[in-house]
Amino acid sequence: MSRALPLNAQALEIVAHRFAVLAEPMRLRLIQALFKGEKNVTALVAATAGTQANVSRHLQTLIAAHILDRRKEGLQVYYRISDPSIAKLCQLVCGSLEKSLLKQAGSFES
Amino acid sequence: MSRALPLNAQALEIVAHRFAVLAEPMRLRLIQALFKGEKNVTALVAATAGTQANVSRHLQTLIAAHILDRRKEGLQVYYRISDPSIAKLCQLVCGSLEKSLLKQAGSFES
DNA sequence: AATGTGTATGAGCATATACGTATATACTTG
DNA sequence: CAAGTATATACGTATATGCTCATACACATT
Repeated sequence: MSRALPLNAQALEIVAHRFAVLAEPMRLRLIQALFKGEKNVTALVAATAGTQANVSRHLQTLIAAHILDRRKEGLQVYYRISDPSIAKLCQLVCGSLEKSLLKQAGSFES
Repeated sequence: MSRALPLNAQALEIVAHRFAVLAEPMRLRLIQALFKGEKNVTALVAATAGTQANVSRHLQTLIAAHILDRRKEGLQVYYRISDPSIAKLCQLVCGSLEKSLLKQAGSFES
């Protein structure tokens, strides 16, 4: 699984699209809020300080990308993270960025 | 390093931007071409079948994101991957996508 | 059935960004 | 210094996407 073979054009588009889904601060906020467990839309609106319409739209995007799952319970819809690789992905990026920023910070020293 | 603490708004923008840089098929093609070692612009233009102007632009984007490094040698400029986490990142995404596609494929069986 | 609450979606606007063409810059060689 | 080659950039255009407002839809309660 996931050997380092070159990917064809279509595969690259799919990978690029996945990155694009993660390239919005609002969607990252939603994902972050869901790391602690599933939440309904109202709770996510509160947690992210966004409008209901906008939160709902981004949730659809994340569902379409198979990053989240949803569960209806009466009037509410509960969302949760369905892709376990998401956490690792964010950790990797954060780690890399920290290193990069530390290196930059170092340029200002002595 | 990279504890799972909630990130503030500015940090999320930075993370989102990094994902955005990786959200272009052309840039992924360039990164993929560089996995095998450093190359100059002309070689990258050939490897990716893009125009020189477009390749150059995307290379600047990757440099600005600290994903690549460059080295001038006379008239040529050689680019190489400088961020070691990039390979892992792509592997993670590819692995996750494979699983997701296999699951979908499974829906068509028996 | 009517009304209320939670969630999703349509329309329109504003912004970002990828791409091609043309041109500029940097360096080398004659 | 002139001409050529490798790389970078400016500009215009097309397209995509995020956001807001308003409205639709789904379900519950009375």
